[in-house]
Amino acid sequence: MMELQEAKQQFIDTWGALGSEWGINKSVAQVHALLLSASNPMATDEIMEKLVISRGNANMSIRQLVDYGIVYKKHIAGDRKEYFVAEKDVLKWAMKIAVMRKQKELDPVMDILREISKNTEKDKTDEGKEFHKTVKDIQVLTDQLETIANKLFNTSGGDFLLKLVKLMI
Amino acid sequence: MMELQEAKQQFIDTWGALGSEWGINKSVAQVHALLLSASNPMATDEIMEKLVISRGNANMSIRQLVDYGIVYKKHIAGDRKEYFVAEKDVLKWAMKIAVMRKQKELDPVMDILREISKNTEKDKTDEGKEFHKTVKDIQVLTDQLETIANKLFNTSGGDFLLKLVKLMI
DNA sequence: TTTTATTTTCAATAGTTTTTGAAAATTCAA
DNA sequence: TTGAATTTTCAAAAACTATTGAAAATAAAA
Repeated sequence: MMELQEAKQQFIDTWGALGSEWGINKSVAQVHALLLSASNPMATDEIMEKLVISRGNANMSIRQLVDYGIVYKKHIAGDRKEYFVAEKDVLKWAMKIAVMRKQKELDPVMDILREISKNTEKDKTDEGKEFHKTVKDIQVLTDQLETIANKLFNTSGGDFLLKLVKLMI
Repeated sequence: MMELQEAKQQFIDTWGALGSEWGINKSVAQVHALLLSASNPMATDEIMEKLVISRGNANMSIRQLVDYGIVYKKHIAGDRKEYFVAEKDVLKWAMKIAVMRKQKELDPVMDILREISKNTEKDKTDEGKEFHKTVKDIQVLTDQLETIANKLFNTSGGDFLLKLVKLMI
């Protein structure tokens, strides 16, 4: 059996690397993994120490996770420090991250695609018609994918599995 | 009505920005967008000129897209240059990109999660059991999402819409 | 209030990724 | 073959992103 602390470290490293590849800051992903793998709330100092990162970095990373709504502040009586806990319900935080990234990065692009699609609709040249079709196709596919995502995600945890089963028929 | 060339430029810029946010090199995304919006095959020189990028960059970006299988080489009789065309079937290239990124970036992570999950299974401490559950939950959710993706993607274009409809019930 | 602990900010620094462009390699026609 | 056209490579430079750490701001206790 693997040493537990070793397994946790591997989880943190893997999570950090995955984040980097998908445009999520390595430290942010690592703090998230550290809190996910911790049994107790952690204060900034402990996070700095465990991940060997600066106070500034720790503070910024924690704040981002709290802003995302996937890490919560936890006050501990008789202690002046702020402590943090990760949302442990995987579906809950996966949804929050997905919704947040969609709103921030995908929605503006989809708006522009719709606009381009609309603005090239009347073009009667072959070149114009061809380009319009290309943009329209992308726009239609992303709309479809969005519909799937909404159907799957705008739902409580139990329904998720149910919809999944329906999907597999 | 928007000037066609202006619309194409906006498409290229938007696509480049979206790529950057999701870990796809800006130039690569822009070359893809340029070829998607072009009516004719393009040679490296024209791509360099239109996007104002260096020969090295153009060459690398094109090669990457060809490797992904979403841009094809096209030989033009009596011309020594290589020309390139983008796959215009949106579903086809969206699937190829998704499958490629999944294999390259998600699969190794899922393998490690499975390994960590297995290696912490026997841990009888509360801390160990809790961590095991966290990892296991992530692993189960990603497996479920993979199943959805396979069901939707390992299928021809017509079926995609059909499955989508089923999903919406 | 003053003191002390804690958090936040942000300019400077370090690190990473992308891009350039010229040289090397390759391809093909003469 | 030779030589011109074309593609590929890759070290160096530029651009971009992340991280540090000390100073400023804030919050709580004395």
